[in-house]
Formats: sequence, structure tokens, C-alpha cells
Amino acid sequence: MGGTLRRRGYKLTPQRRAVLRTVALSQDHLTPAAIYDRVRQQHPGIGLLTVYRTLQILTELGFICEVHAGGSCGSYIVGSPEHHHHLICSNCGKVINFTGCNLSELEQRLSQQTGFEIESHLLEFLGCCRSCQKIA
Amino acid sequence: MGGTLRRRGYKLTPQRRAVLRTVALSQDHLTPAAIYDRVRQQHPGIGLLTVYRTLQILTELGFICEVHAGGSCGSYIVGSPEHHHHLICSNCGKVINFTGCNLSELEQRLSQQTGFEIESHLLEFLGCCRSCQKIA
DNA sequence: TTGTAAGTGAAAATAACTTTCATATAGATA
DNA sequence: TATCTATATGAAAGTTATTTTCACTTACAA
Ligand SMILES: [Mn+2]
Ligand SMILES: [Mn+2]
Ligand SMILES: [Zn+2]
Ligand SMILES: [Zn+2]
Repeated sequence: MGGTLRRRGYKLTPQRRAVLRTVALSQDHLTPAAIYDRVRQQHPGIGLLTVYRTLQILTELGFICEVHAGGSCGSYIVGSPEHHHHLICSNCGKVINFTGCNLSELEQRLSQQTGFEIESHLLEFLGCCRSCQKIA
Repeated sequence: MGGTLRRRGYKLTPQRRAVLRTVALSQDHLTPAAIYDRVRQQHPGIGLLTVYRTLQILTELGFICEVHAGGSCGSYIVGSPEHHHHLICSNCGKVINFTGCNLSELEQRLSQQTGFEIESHLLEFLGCCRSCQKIA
């Protein structure tokens, strides 16, 4: 983490460490406010503003990802450097990262049909995780 | 439109007509505030609040869709009843609807590997449309 | 060490959205 | 067509989410 930050001119502060740690320790996606609440337990005195700023930087660097499906826009989950996507439990918010989206064929078809030069894609699945199935 | 609304206990008001018309006439996705500005030209006196309420209902009924990719969370584009997805120009916001996402194989693999019961998916492509390519 | 560019947090400002409530109207019914 | 009522509207206020500003602090390169 430190290296990646420094390479981009950012500093590694205790606050940034704490925010990343909090997101990484959670199984489910968290809003900035929820992250703030958790971080404060280990790091009182941190400001919500710093949480916002940190989330932005960590997203830019790929340490964390924003999720969208199921009304979760603007909440975050730990990331990984490789290209991947998210499978989200609509009940408890648990997120599983997966790879192998295999969309290049579709991408090519769209590019041909529309003339768009395709840059990226957003793919998320929404479902019910095993533990939530038992409860329901 | 009128029939679908009435079937669900909603009324067809001039305001709702105007909001849908505005979204449908736009090639690109619009925020509630942008929709408000446009609707007001034909329908002064409408409140932003009514725009919010209408967008919610029209989304629920499938007349319009919310888009997410490229920081467009919370903006809307005209919809269609069949299952489809969006290809969005990251420069001008133009949206093209497409069908044939063909994700059932991937869906099945994920279901087996994770135990999730998969309910739905969110798929959007981001790219540069033909006219924006010429300009750039 | 020291210097400095980058980061922090308090406060205020702005933007985004929702709740409340009195009034108005779509459209079903007689 | 006139009446009735559930639904919709808009003004205002309230809440939540996010950003800007600025004086002070700190990471870390030299
Ligand atoms: Mn991720
Ligand atoms: Mn659509
Ligand atoms: Zn779950
Ligand atoms: Zn374009």
C-alpha cells in the first residue's frame, strides 16, 4: 500500500491505513458513514471528511471498489488489482469478487453494430447468499 | 402508458406525461435536476419534488432506467419492457440500449461456485460514440 | 534534523433528496 | 354529465450526503 501511494505522490497516513483496514475486514459493502463509524472506534478523532477523501484515493488506486446494484450506489468493498466483478447478496450485502467475465465477444459485436469504441464495462450480479437462503 | 399506470392504481397526470416525454426525447441520460429544467420549459409550475416522485414510479414500471457507469449514478434514460442493457458514451452521455447479454452460463457457474441464488444482473458498457471520436 | 508538499479536521456551504400537509384533480361511479 | 374520493401536486421545512475553505499538522525526502 505505502509504495503505491507514494509512487503517486500520496502519503501513507494512519487515517488511510485505518480506512482501508476497515473496508478490507468487512464481508459486506459499506457506506462512507458506516466506514466512519467503524474507523472511529480504533481511531477516534478522524473526520468523516477524511473518510470521503480517502475512499476517493483508494478507489482511484484500485484498493477498493464502489458497488452499485440493488441500490448500493456509493458503498465500497475491498478490491483487487486484477480485473474482476462483484456478486452481491441483496439481503445481507455480502460481496464476492469473481473473475472471468468473458465479455469480449459481446463487446466486439456492440462495437461493430454501434461504432462505439468501448472502454470498459460494469458488471454486477445480485442474489441471495447461502446463509440468507437458510434464514428466509 | 395510461393503461399501465392505471392498472397499478396510479393516475396519468400532465406532469407524468411531461417527465416521460422529456426523458424519451433525450439521447443522453439526465439527472433529476436536468429533467426538471427541461420539463419546466413546457410545463412551468411543476415542482422538482414531482419529478423525483415521477422518476421513481416510471422506473418501477420500466418506462425509464437508471444508469450507473462512469459516475452517472442517479441519472435516467428511456427504457423498454424487454430485458436489455446500456452502452453509454463517456464523453457526451449518449445511451444505446442493447439486448442479448447472454450471461446465463456465467450465472450458472457463479451459482455453483458460491451457493448464491442469483436474482438479477447489472451490465453496462462505457465507450466513446462515433461523433465524439471524430471530435477528439 | 529540517523543510515542504501533502494531509487533516472544524466549520460552513452546497447539493441531493425526503417529509409534511393543505389544496387540487384524474377518473371511476352514479 | 355531475359527483365523489383516492391519488397527486407543490410549497416549505427538514434531513442527509457531499464539498469547499482554511488554519494547523505531519509524512517523508533531502
Ligand atoms: Mn472489487
Ligand atoms: Mn434501458
Ligand atoms: Zn446474504
Ligand atoms: Zn458521445
